[in-house]
Amino acid sequence: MRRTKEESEKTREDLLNAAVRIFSEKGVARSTLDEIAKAAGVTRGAVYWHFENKTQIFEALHERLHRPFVDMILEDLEKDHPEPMVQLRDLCIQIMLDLEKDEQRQQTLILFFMKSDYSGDLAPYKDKHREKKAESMRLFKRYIEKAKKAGKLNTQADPELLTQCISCFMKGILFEYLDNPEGFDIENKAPKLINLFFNTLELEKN
Amino acid sequence: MRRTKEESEKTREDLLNAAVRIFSEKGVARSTLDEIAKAAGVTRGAVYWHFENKTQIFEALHERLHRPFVDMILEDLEKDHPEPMVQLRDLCIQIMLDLEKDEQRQQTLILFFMKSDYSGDLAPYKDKHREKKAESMRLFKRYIEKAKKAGKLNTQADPELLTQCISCFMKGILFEYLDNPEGFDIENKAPKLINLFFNTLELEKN
DNA sequence: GTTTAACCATACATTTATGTATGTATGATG
DNA sequence: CATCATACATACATAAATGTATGGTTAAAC
Repeated sequence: MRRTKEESEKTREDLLNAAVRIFSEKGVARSTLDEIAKAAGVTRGAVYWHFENKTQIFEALHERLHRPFVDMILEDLEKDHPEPMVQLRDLCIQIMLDLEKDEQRQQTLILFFMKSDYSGDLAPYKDKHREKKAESMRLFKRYIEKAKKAGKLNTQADPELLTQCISCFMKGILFEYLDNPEGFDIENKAPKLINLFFNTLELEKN
Repeated sequence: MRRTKEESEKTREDLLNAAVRIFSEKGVARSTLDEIAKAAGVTRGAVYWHFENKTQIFEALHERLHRPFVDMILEDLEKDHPEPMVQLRDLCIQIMLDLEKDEQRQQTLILFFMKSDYSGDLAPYKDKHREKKAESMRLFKRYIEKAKKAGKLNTQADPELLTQCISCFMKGILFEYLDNPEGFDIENKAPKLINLFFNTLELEKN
């Protein structure tokens, strides 16, 4: 039954949404194209029409995760905040709070952090995804460099180390949350944890 | 070819060692019992003799990871250190430095953190492993409670929150390191990062 | 020194997912 | 309105992994 272009595009979206859910639940390897298709209300025929194979679905999902994240930070960096470190802190808190409401994003993060073996057909994407991550790390670093230029940080402070420090901490919170979303009250704890953490960096001023 | 008991036990160990390597490289789902067997220099017959199936190998590996870790902390907690927070900090640093030399442990951590989908046959172990993790979290908490009792921490400091904070940070470092062991100079960075982090908690004294 | 059973290899049956080939109905296009 | 390509569904062929059954050799027990 030939569909209209809008319907076709919807099928594609349905497939991607279904894939996120299935992948994040069972991992990429254990997920079947058949159950993804069924979860989207179609058959494997539709899958092979829209995508080459499972790997291509995987890659399409990563784009859908990373692009908006980078755009959000880039937009935030445009603003001329007087206290870059406070701006960064608030951004970190906001990222966590936003995450709670966006179940799609949660599942996609679970998928790429914890359910991707990056072996076999997926192996080539390991480096590619790592490079994308490095890109967002550089964006974080720009906050710290701005702060240092504005004299808001100790002159001895190492932007590279601070960036890594923040990245580690954020990733840790992410993992603890994603590992058990119901047991981790992120709305309450994330601000507390992040505020507590950023107090360290305030020390660097002196 | 009937082997002696010692030889039999060695094949079992060989199989577990091979499984760590294969699992951590390809993920549990994509790993074949046949390649594990071949990597251990035997056939699938040996695998099915020593283990029920792939799941049982998986579980055996978790025991081998968790037990020594808990024992190490328990032993450390016995010592009567005058500054529990310093003791905890040094423990954290030591954990990271030890990890660099122990490739088996690295691979096992990669396996359980990043390559375990916990679906299908592995699903029942998700809660079990989470409980084991909660156990080690409680051990970390005991350092902080000791510090608070000794008046080394602010009376308002929340041990639960501090424990979570440290756990998040440590996990973050672990992930960043395991994600790219060659690119992350842990011997150099881990002490710096952890020292920087624990300065926050020192603030809690005031 | 037999006998037994542990330890493993080999062979086979079954299952399950993938890829592809083909069928088919319909929206789009002239 | 004829036809053509799109958007799928269906069917099949292939491959790969699992579980099991069976066979063989030799430590170990008596």
